[in-house]
Amino acid sequence: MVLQKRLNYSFDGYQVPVIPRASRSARGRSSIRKKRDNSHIHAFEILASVAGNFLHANESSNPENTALAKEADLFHGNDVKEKQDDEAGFFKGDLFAHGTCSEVITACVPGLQGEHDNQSHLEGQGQNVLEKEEGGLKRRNSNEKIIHIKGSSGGFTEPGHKVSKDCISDNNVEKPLLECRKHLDSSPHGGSTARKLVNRDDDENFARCTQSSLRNKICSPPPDTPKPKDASPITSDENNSRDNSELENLQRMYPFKKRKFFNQSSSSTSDRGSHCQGVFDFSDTKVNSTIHGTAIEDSSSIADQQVHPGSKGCNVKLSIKSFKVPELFIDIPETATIGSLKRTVMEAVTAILGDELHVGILLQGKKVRDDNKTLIQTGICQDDKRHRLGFMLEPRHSRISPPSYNEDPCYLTSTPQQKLSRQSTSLMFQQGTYNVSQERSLIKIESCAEGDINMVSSVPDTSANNNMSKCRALVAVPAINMEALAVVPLRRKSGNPDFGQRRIRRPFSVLEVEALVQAVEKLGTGRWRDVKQRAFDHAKHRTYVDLKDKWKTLVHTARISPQQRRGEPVPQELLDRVLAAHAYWSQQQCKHQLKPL
DNA sequence: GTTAGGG
DNA sequence: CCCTAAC
Repeated sequence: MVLQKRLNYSFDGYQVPVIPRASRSARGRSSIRKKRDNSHIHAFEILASVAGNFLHANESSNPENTALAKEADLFHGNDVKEKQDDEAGFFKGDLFAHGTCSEVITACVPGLQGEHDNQSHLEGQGQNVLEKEEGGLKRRNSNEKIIHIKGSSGGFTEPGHKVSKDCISDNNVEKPLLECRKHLDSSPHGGSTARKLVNRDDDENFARCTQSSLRNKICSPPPDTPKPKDASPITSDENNSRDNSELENLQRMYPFKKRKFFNQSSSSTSDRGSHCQGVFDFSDTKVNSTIHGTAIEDSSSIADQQVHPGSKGCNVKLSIKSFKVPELFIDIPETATIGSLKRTVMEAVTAILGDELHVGILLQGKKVRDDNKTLIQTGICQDDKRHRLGFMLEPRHSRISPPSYNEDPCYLTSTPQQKLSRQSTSLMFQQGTYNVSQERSLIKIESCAEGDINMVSSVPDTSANNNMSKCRALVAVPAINMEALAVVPLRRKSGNPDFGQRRIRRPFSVLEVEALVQAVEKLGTGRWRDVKQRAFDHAKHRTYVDLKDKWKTLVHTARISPQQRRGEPVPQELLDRVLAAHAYWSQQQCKHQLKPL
């Protein structure tokens, strides 16, 4: 097939991770603090990073989750086939085989808002691929109210909930919090409706990574590797310094994303760009049972709300775990690398976000436009309302109509729904009202479109196991959408050389190596076309040039010390044969060259 | 179209 | 894996 097959990734939502300040496992993270406003908001921390999260697993980590359990079983059953036959799946699921993938569980559970209670929240297992963070609330005042806002999903701590307080102890902010959430947050059905991202496999029926395998890999529990650093208590100062260092780490880790993001969000976004977690302290906010009784029926009446006279200086703490970006459609050649996919998604996101961002507040689905209203006035402090509280990240300039997506094939396709989203703007996540379950998807790759393996699990984090780190996960929600592809074929901008250009990297499996060695032993070096025909005739993705190159690397590998070797280990026995064959045929070649003389 | 070798 | 000179 001459034309490149393209993969359509539909991102129903893009979870922009919010990195809690208290989080310690973060590998990279920046923190921006803007506090002491002396107004309603006394403290606002933005600690999250937009650092990409491209995989989304929306299963609950709850082992009791039936669906998940099944998946796990399937996974362990090894549904990744590897045939000795040239074509059979050589793909071994490497793409997701890296440890960190197992962490890729979103912290957001579909429509859990207010439904939490005794259900275990997948958040406990959630983890961003790139970041090891868990939602963490930073403790401020003992009387603070804590509202946990997780992008589009539930899991938020009820204000005043005793667990919340417990969780926010000084020295152990994260873990306790996590544990608390496990009880408070819920949503067993989080991932049941996951969609799949499928890569059409036409010609090569080559590598295959079933959904279940992926999912299971994604969901497999991370190794238990304690992270020393996380064990220490965190003091305020510590956090500060840590934030700084983490910021650096973050920048190092996600240079591209960060750069990209910030470039497009000027001025004040320098910091906030990818940081979305906010902890709001509303010292002026009065919340008490009385106020709660004063239900605000309609957001339109919010403006009329008055601060309850009897209220005391309670603070409302909001922890925004993530923001959701409207559905995105990505069209990408299946041969594109993972890195390309990342960049594409990033571009899509940044394209939507446009330039500067500002935060929009939604209450019960309606935008709260009056910035002068107090929380108490808007009813945000009320439990019932809080469940309806949502945040949006939107372009500063109301609607910079994005380049016509239809006209710009390099971009994203948009569905009517998406167009609406864009109009209302970009990142948005609504607490409680948003049902993530339907948005979550898993990636399914029928035919391997694998590329840069490292990317997926890019940051093997030792903290992965940290309980805290499990607290948060962010994830993009890829869902394939072939229709979109058909309707609006997207093409990569010429500027990106990756697209449709370089073939995906497909490491040779041991079996392939063995086949190659055997063929070369018999045919010798220099007859790559024959080798190809003999041992890889059906492996269309292996050209004789590939075989020649592989042989070259094999010889090199065989000559270096085992410690220097990378990738899937090749049995020494095979390497020995490589050297032997190489020596033999080199000698033969010399003889042939000498004979004429 | 293959081979060989550098990138 | 890519690129390309050389055959």
